[in-house]
Parts: sequence; C-alpha cells; structure tokens
Amino acid sequence: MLKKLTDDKLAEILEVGITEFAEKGPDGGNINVIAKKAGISVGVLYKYYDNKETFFQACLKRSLNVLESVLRDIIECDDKLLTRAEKMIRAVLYYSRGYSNYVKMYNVITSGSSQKYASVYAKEIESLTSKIYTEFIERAIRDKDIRDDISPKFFAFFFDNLLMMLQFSYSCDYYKERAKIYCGEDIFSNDEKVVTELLKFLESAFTFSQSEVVHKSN
Amino acid sequence: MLKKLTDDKLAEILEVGITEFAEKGPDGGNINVIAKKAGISVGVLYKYYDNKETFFQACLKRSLNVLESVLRDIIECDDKLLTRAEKMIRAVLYYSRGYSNYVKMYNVITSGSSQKYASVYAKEIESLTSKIYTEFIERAIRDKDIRDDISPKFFAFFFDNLLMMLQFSYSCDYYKERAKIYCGEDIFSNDEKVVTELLKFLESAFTFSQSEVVHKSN
Amino acid sequence: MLKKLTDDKLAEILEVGITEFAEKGPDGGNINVIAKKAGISVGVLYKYYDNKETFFQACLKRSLNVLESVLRDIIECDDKLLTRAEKMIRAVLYYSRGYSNYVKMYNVITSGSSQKYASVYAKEIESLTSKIYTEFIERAIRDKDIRDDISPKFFAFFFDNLLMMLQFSYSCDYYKERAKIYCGEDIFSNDEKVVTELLKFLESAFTFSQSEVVHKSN
Amino acid sequence: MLKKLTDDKLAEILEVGITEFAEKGPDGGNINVIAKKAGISVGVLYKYYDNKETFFQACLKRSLNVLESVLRDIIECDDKLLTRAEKMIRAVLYYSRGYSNYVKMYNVITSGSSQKYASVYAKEIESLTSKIYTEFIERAIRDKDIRDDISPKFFAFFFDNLLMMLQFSYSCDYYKERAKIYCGEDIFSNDEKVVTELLKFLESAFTFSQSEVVHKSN
DNA sequence: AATGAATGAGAATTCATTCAT
DNA sequence: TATGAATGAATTCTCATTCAT
Repeated sequence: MLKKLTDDKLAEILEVGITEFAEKGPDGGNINVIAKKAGISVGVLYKYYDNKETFFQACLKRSLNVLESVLRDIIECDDKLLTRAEKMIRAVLYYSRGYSNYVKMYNVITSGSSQKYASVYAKEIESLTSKIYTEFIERAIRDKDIRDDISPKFFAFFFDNLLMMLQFSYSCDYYKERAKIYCGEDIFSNDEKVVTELLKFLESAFTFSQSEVVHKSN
Repeated sequence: MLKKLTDDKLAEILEVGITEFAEKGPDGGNINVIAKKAGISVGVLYKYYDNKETFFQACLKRSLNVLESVLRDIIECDDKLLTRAEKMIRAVLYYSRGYSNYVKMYNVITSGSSQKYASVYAKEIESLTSKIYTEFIERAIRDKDIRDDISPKFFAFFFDNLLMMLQFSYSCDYYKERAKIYCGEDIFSNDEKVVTELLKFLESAFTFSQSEVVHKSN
Repeated sequence: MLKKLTDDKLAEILEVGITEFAEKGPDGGNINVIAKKAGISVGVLYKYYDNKETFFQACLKRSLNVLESVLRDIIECDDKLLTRAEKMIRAVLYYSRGYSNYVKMYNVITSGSSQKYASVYAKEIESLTSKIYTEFIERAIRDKDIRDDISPKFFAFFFDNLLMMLQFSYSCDYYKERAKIYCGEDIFSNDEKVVTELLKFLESAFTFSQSEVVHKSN
Repeated sequence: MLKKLTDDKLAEILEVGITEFAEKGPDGGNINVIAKKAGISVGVLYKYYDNKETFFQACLKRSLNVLESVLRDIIECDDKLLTRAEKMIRAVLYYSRGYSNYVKMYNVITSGSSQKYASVYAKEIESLTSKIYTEFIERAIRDKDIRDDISPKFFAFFFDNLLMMLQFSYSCDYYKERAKIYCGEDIFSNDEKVVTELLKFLESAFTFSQSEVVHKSN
C-alpha cells in the first residue's frame, strides 16, 4: 500500500526548509541537505514540489501563514486603539523571538532578489492587515480617540511600518545589531522599556499634536 | 604601458555589480555575467577584487557611500526638528527613486542570509545616523520643541525606522507593492500627500500627547 | 535503490586516477578527464572524495598498498641475507614492470613539489622496511654472515637505496633511459645479469672487506 | 638604443625560475610570479622564451649545468678509487645542501610527469658520468684495486645509484624524511658518520668478497 | 511509490599568453 | 622594445534534478 506523506511529515519538511532558507537564503539553501535533515529522500520532495523554487515558495507560504495566525488573534480583539497597539507590540516582541525563522523568511521576500514574489505575496500578506488597521483607525476617528485630520490609510501604513521594523529588530541579525546601536546593548532584555517608549511615540502620533491642540483651544 | 582601468571604468563595473546584486542578491549575482555586462573580462575583475565576496562588499560600500553622502547634506543642516524631518522625507522620496539600486543593496544586507555582514555593517552604517538623530532629538527636548518625557535614543530609533521603511517603499519591489496596498495605487505620483501625512504622524509623535496637554492645561 | 559504486568500480576509478597522476603528476592530473576515462560523472567522484587532493591521496594510498603487499610477501621469509636479497631483487624486477604506475606514484611524492606529503608519507611508507631491513642486518651480524663493524641502520639505508633505484629504473621513463645508458640497451631483456651483478655488489658490501680479511688472516 | 637583457640578468631570471619550480613543480610554478620576483615584465620573459614549457626547460638546463660543473671538478681528479669515492661523497653532502634547488630540479625530471624529457635529458646528463665512472672502475680492475669478476658498467651504475640517493636525501623533502627514519634524526648533523659508513659499504662492494678471498687463499 | 546514487550544467577562480601603448 | 593590464580558456567543485531499481 502506498503511504502518502502525512500532513505532519509535510509540515516537518517545510519546517526544515524554513530553517535552512532562513539561515542560508533562497539561493544558499540546499535541497539535498533539507531532504536529509527531514529524513526523506530528495525523490519524494520532488514528488511534492516541482523544483526548488516551488518548494521555497511553499516554505514561504507556511511562514506567512504562521505569522498571520499569530497576528489574527490579536488583531481580532475589539479593544481601544492604544490597548490594541500595546497588545500587538507585546505580541511582536514575543513571537519575533520564538518564530524568528518565519520573520526571516518574510524579510527574504522583501529583499531585491525576489521581485517575482513581490506583487503576488504583497497582496496576499498585506491586504489583510492593511484593511484591518485602516478600519480600526477609521473607527478610532469616529470615536474621537484620534485626531481627525489624518488619512486612516496612511496612518495604518506608518503604524505597520513601525511594527514591521520592530519585528525585524527582534528576528534578523542586521536589524538586531542596529537596534542595539540605537537603543543600547540591553534593549533585548528590557521589553517593558520598548513597549513604553513605542506606545508614547504612537500615543502622540495618534492624538492631536500640541500645535493643533493649541489652535483648537483658541 | 597599458592604462589601468580608469576610475570611471572602475565605477562603471561597480555600478553593474550593484545592479546585478541588487536584483539577484549576494549569492545569485554572477561574476561572469557582471564582467560581460561591464564589458571587461573576468580576469580584470579578479585583479581588482580577490573574490566574489570582496567584490560584493565593494559594491555594498559604494552603495552605502552614496546613501551616506545624500544623507549628510540634509543631516548637517541646523533647522528645527520638523523642518529637518521634512527635508529628510523629501530627500528620501527623491533619491529612493533614482538610487533605488543602492537602497536595494542596503536591503540585501539586512536580509537573513547575511549574518556575516550584520555586526560589521550595522556599526558602520547606523552609528552615524543614530548619533545625529539622537542628538537633535536631545536638542529639541532642551528647546521644548518636543515632549520631555521620552527617551531620545528610542525616538531616534522609531524615527529612523519610519524613514527606512519609506526608503524601501520607494525602492524595493515588495515594499512598493505593499505601499500601494496600504496607501493606494497612486501613492507614487502623490509625493506631497506622503510628506504631509508622515509629517502629521511625526509631528504628533514629537509633541505632547493629548492626555499630557489636557493635564498641562489643568 | 540504485547500487552504490561497486568496489570493483571504485577500484577502477582509482586505477584511472593512478594512471593519470602517474603520468601528469598531482597538479597536472585532470579530474574531469579522469572521470570521463573512468566512465563516471565528476559528481560521483566528488561524492566519494572531497576534492582533488583527497582523491590523489586515495590513489597514492592504493599504490602504496599494492607495493607494500608485494614487499611483505618477500620480506617475511626467513632466509639468509643474500637469499633474501636475491628474492627481493627478483621481486623488484618482476613487479616494477607490471606495476609501474604504482612505482611512478611513489616517485611522484618523492619529487620536490610535494613537501606536504613528505613527512606524512615517509613515515607511513618507510618505517616498515627500515625496521625490517635493519633487523635482518642485525641478525646477520650476530650470525657472522656479515662484517660486524658496520651500522645496521646505515647499511639498511644503502641497501634500500639500491632497491629503490632499481625499482625506478624499471618503472620510470627517465630512470629507464639512464639504466640503458649505464648498462646497455639490452638491460631490460637480461634480468639474470642484473640480479647477478647486483648480488655481487651487495655480497661484497655485506662481507668483510679485503683489508679486514688480510688483517684477520694475520 | 635597445638594451638586451644582460647575461647576468638572464641568469637571475633563471635562478628565480629554478627557485619557483623547485618549490612548486613544473605545473605549480607561476610565470607571472617569477617575472615579478625577477623584476622584469612577463612580456620580456616571453620575448626570450616561447612559453612556460620552454622557460622551464631553460631552468632545468641551467640546473643541470650547475650540477655538472660541480661534478666535473671532482670527477676529473686522478686519485685511487676509494679516495675518489670519498671526495665525491663529501662533494655530494656539501653541494646538496647549498644547491638543493638544482637537485630538486633534477628530481623533477625523473618523476613520471616528464616523459618528454626522459630520453633527451638522460642522455645529456648521464652519459658523462656513466662513462667516467665506468672508466675508472675498469682502471681499478686493471690495477687490482677491485675484484675482477664484475661488470664495470653495472658497478658504475650501482655506485651512481648510491650517490644519487645520497644527493636526494640531502636536498628533497621526502628523501630527507626517509633518511631520518633509516639513519636517525641526527643524520644531517653527522656527516662524518655518513661518509664513513658509505665508504665501508662501497669498500666492501669494490673488493673481493669473503668467500672469494677464502677461496683464493686456498 | 520511494529511494538516493548519479548526472552534468553552471559558477568561481586561475594564469599562460597577448598586444595596445 | 618593454611593459603589464587585460584576456578568456581551462579547471575545480557544487547541487538541482533525474531515473534505474
């Protein structure tokens, strides 16, 4: 009887692939090594994936799914803006460490060598968050939680930009070094400070600026 | 005596390398292809650079030098915080288009597979900006241009994060797509909007938050 | 499962390698040519041997093993000194023809460019013979088969020197020519003459010199 | 006016070549490196020598000339057999150290990779010595300095074999190691011992063997 | 279906040789 | 003539992919 690869086995293979690609990049990753580490033959890998490219994309997809599922939990809550932001920041700090390979995979597609993925994946990945962020910023405007002279889409964009950079800063080597240079060597052992400072930054950004306030108070 | 490769020719070779590496990454870039495109033999290339790695780093260095020289012009002005920020945003929008390959090179080293460059380059690249940003935020605090309960280093970090993402959004394919998803297809033909909205975001972030204002107005 | 390269095939590859390296030297030997001649792809060759150097050493090792196994048969007999010597000379004449490539490989490592092999291989190859030769010369001294005022180690050395040169003279092109110049064009079709003359040379060397004899007869 | 390379300069270039080839072998030696070390351009080297092969042969020829001139001094004396032998042994010990590169070059042509040189060089190099050795052994027979039942040519051959091996043992890495294994680590700081023992070996070989003596004295 | 040995195109690198100056 | 920068064929080695078992 022919035994198909179980979903678990398939998942395991992808995980091995993710680890390999996250470390070595899409070019450096070695199919034969991956197969060996996953305890399968290259033959079976090629049964499931046409070529390296396809397999890499499967690894990528899995990474993005994991990231999305993590995100979804937080995103779908119904808290106020800053509470939500705080939850998201904490989530980023938390999973960026444990799931750093997934984040690295994400980082890989953003880099120049992957134009081919650009539009396909951008749509797939960013549509959800952009929509959700934009919506809750719109709601915040209606609720007067936030200044009303802004573009919700742009603010969602800047907000996500900050979160993305935070995510990279906790996962990817270069960004880690950069974070230490900016914030000090101990940044990674002082999560509360990061949360507090970023919240201050956002809190200000989301509320009326002083000049506006002054103006309005006139 | 045969003339050595002129500085111009050398520069041209590096530019070809930058284009190749920006597109294909440090591994994917092909030395033989680069030599052919540059109209030289592989031999010369290896006369000037010990190996692919060394050549890649030369391309990288050139890219970073270009970026830094652009940055330096803006950075060294002595304007007020928001004026400076505006100048920098405009600069980013401007050069990220024309110099997109340099930005891509920067993006390349930040991506996962290049751990080896991480600490070396992070220090080299980020030290300057982090110091300057931090200093002018400190000054802004003394001048009461900005709320005083924040960490200058962290605010510098968040500020640069936003600029970096903007830079990538105007240079790298994935980030371009992402920007369009967030801000609309016409974002790249509407620079003023981007400047305005990001300034609003920053302006808020840099000034007292509403709650503080309320508190102070008491 | 595909069959692994059989031992026979593996041996064949080494033989092709030996032929190539014996002719062209460790540097001149071409891996691609060897693979083609052996009817395999370069890939397999590199599956079994890390690199050219490693493969060369495997060829070398095989050569030395063959030479040693031939030697061992003769060496382990328990005959008197000159009987042994005669057996060894005959063995050298015999196998140096059929196994000339193995001898050439030996010659290759002794030549200048291979300092790296010098100490490693010298120890590996020469230790056995030097010990055995020295021992049977010591025994011959005790048995009064040989003059007793000599250093067994040195005599073993000179004895082996003569055997080595004989070996090269029957295997390596230059030494072949040289032998013809010294001993005449027909040397290679007159083995008995060679055996006889070398035995005379040794026989004298191993027994008391005339002066000693005269001295003793007093 | 065009200045030709002086003989001195030409000699210097060859010496550099000899050093390079002795160390790296005929394949490993690098023409560009040689030119640089010799302080000339590759162009001029190619003006004098058609190609690497030709240049290598010129280096070889020079080496052999040096060796021959050294040899000639000793060889042309008119001493008795053993006195001559002793002089030659001492000469070998002496010049093998100082002139080790020339000896290495000689060793190189004897190794398998150089079939092309075999007959040409063998004739050129060995003819002289073989003739001289044979002649003085013939004379020794006439003078009753040496047993009369031997072949002068073969004894000359064995004699030169021993000298060659001595020469290699003092010049070439592999043979050096081998000599240490046979004769002890201190062999190279104890020339007198070597001379004495080799002379004993030869002295015996050249005189009547014990059995003959016994037979004759009856 | 599964295996994994074998394949061989492709990439980095070297260096003998050429030839414009 | 002399130079030495430039050339590019040749070589080592890798690894995605195939396919006989």
